[in-house]
Amino acid sequence: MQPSLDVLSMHESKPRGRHRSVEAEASILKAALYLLERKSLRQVTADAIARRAGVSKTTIYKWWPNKSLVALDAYLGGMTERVAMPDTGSAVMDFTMQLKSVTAFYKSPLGRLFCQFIAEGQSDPKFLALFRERFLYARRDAARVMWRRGVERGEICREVDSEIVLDLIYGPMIFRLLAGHGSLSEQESEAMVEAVFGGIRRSGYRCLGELKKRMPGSPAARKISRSPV
Amino acid sequence: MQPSLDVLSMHESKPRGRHRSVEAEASILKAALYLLERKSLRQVTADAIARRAGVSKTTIYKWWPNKSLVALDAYLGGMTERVAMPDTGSAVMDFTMQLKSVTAFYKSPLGRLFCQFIAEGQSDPKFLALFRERFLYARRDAARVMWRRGVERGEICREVDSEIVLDLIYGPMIFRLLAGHGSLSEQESEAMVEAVFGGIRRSGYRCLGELKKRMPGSPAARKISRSPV
Amino acid sequence: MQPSLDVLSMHESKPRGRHRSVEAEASILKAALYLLERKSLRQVTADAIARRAGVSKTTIYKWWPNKSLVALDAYLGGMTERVAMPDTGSAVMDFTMQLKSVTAFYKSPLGRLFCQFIAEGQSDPKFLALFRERFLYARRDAARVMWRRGVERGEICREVDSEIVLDLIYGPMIFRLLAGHGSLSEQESEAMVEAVFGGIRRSGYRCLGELKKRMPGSPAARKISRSPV
Amino acid sequence: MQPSLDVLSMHESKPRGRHRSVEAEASILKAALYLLERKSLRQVTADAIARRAGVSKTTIYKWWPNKSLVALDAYLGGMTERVAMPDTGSAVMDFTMQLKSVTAFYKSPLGRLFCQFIAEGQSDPKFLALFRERFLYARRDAARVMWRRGVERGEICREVDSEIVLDLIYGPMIFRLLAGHGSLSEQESEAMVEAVFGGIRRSGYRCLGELKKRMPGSPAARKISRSPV
DNA sequence: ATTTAAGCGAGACGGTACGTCTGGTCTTTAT
DNA sequence: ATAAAGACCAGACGTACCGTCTCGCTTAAAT
Repeated sequence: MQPSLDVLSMHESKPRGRHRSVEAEASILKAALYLLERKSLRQVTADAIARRAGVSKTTIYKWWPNKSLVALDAYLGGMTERVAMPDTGSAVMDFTMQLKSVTAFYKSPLGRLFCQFIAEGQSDPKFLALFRERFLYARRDAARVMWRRGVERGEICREVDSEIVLDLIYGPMIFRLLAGHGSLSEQESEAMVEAVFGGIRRSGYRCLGELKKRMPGSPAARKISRSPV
Repeated sequence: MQPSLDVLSMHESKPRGRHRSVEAEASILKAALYLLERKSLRQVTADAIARRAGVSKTTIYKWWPNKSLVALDAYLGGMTERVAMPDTGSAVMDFTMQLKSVTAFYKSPLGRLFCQFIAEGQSDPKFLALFRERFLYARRDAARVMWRRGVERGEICREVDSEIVLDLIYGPMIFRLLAGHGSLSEQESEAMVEAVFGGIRRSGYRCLGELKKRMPGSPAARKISRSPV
Repeated sequence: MQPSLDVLSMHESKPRGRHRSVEAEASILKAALYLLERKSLRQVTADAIARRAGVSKTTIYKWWPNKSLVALDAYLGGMTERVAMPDTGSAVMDFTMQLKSVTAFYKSPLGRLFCQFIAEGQSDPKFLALFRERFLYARRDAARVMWRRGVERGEICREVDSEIVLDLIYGPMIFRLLAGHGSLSEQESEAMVEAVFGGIRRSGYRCLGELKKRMPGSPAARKISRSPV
Repeated sequence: MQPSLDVLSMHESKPRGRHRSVEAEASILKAALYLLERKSLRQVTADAIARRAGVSKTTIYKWWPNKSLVALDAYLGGMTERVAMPDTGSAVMDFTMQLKSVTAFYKSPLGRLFCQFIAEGQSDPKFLALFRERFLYARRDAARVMWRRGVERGEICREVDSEIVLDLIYGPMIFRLLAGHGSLSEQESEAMVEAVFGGIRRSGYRCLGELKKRMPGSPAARKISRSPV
């Protein structure tokens, strides 16, 4: 992707044989996308992708080790220009917009694939790792930029680890997405970001430090009940 | 479906034929648990459960509609007395202990099933719903008790919806659990709860309300960049 | 294999589970036969057999390790009452009739499978061995009876090994069948048997014994030409 | 392949592009031979030949329509000067030596290809025809020479068709080769030729002619039993 | 004591997808 | 023009697992 590439391509002779068919690849990814937007990853078969792509299964398996990775590539490729990375001048604003945008995306046919990948990853650690590297980390890096701006502007408390901030903001939404409890409306997104920024502690309440001293062996500690959970 | 059913149920006459084997059921659940603690739900086959349980597959499918629900029952049954529902007198304390405890559980062989169920639910909405009802809601109800105590004691801001509070506290951990990015140590749990309570906003920073007024059509709003995510 | 078997076989306790479906097996063999009478073994696929039999491929592979053995069973099963084992009182007659009958059979759709098996055996020695045991030897044993009768009646020279006799009679026909040179009419069958019985030596010609003495180092011996074969 | 080629090559400026590589062809045939002497035709893949020959698959398919014909050419080319066409002055002697020689060849790694071709031919009639023309007929023509000498010398009964004679001599051996029943030692070869020449009829036994008259509708004819073969 | 309605073990079955393999063709660049 | 490289298509292969079905045996309540 670099301009220095043309220097290389001067004597960078193309490989000898027939070239990997760009159309085939595009066709496969497109077909995969089409199917994956309608059915779950598990329900989409390699044969169906091949059939729809007008391509032989061999070609698919030549370039991807399995269905999941085709889906990942399709997802990654299909995702251009869809999620905003706002820079409004306000961290709360940024994260609110971002969360709304991301949530909307994850609720879309394409975005729902995110959950499919998480699901697939639960029985395929290697895939999960790849998913993190190829998607999640890129996303988080982008979001971390917003966080850094907030920190630098003095909006966000720098004591809190950025990883925690990110998970605090996106975790709840993703949890709802995956478990299906709780709504994912724009209001919820706003309320979540607001809560993350403002905290849930009632203002004026005494701090934890004092409480901690009272803890060990305190009567209260003994009142721990055991639930079936 | 007989009208005499109510009469029967009076003195609870036992059904006619051979009774459902209690040992079989226990054996199935035990076997399922054993296997599920070692392999993913997908990798554990119904045949393997039957074999290990010394039971026929028919018996399994007689009482459960599919493998996942066997696993769910095994999970639910295997989970007695494992997770604390503390009542220390401090909401932060309670939630911190709870989060640590829950995290430890979810990292355990049995607890890891939680992720398997979420995963399974992604291609089986009915199962997901059942999972929510039979596990998640119970859990959340219990946690909501802690929240209510905090609210009543004046520790937690009552303006924030309890659902959001719960997701704020558990969502990040569950996200890490599922995606495998980020650690799940006790320190992380503490820091997360602390961040949720305290918020991430730097104290003294001006509130969102003021900013909002400046937003619509503001120059900053136009600076939204689009990332590939 | 237990000595008590005869006792058991009295009331012959049936095996526990669902019984192997006789219809399925029959259906598979019938379908295989149908297809194999129309296409070569290689061209008949397991899927096609399954489809035509209205049976799942699994069921086929449950009972037969591969397509070839299904075909063999189909062949063996389809072959009842088709080939004569005559006993006319004359060995020449018997063998002539037999050869005609066998040839006719081998030229029939079903009989052509014989060649398919020989072919398959060339790249699968185990299959070839099985084919010999399950088909060829049975056939030869039957034919050997005819030979023995001929010997006992004084029609056939007992000095010649029965194996050679059988191969002399059937080998040429099978060779023609496989290689496709040479006709396989009834006249040919008659002529072959006649030649085998009568020999091809011109009556009155001096025997080999005398010639042998003249051989070593004889001028003739040096005239061996080398052909590309 | 013609001597007239040198005339052409005088002024006939060579064709425009890259010339057909003689080495490539030789290399392909050599590689094919190497592999075919070790595995069956079916097990030797076109890719393997190409790889071993250091040649592309295209080149193979450019010059040969399919794998089998490569094998046939490899076979034909690898077979120089291997099988004797003796002329000892005695037909029995000639055929005995020939049969021994041919049998030894067919048992050799190269010779075993013969069976492979016959096998291949069972599902590819065109190939079988080609095989007959390019190999079998040449062989038989050569053998027929021996037969003719025998006839002319008065050793072989001229009433018996030469085709039958040849099949009588070679058929049994080829049958044994293909089916794998029966040994192929030199003694067997001797015995077979001896039997073919001498016939298997016990000397002094009454001829078939008399019997034939007794046949039609005779009691014996009704004694034909039907065996499963 | 006999009937009868289940439960149960064994295991065959249909269905569906998997990922692999091979034969033979096609496309591109190099000679 | 021919070669080498190697991508491509078609379609069979044999395997795996799911959830269902069919038996025959066993158990226990009802008669």
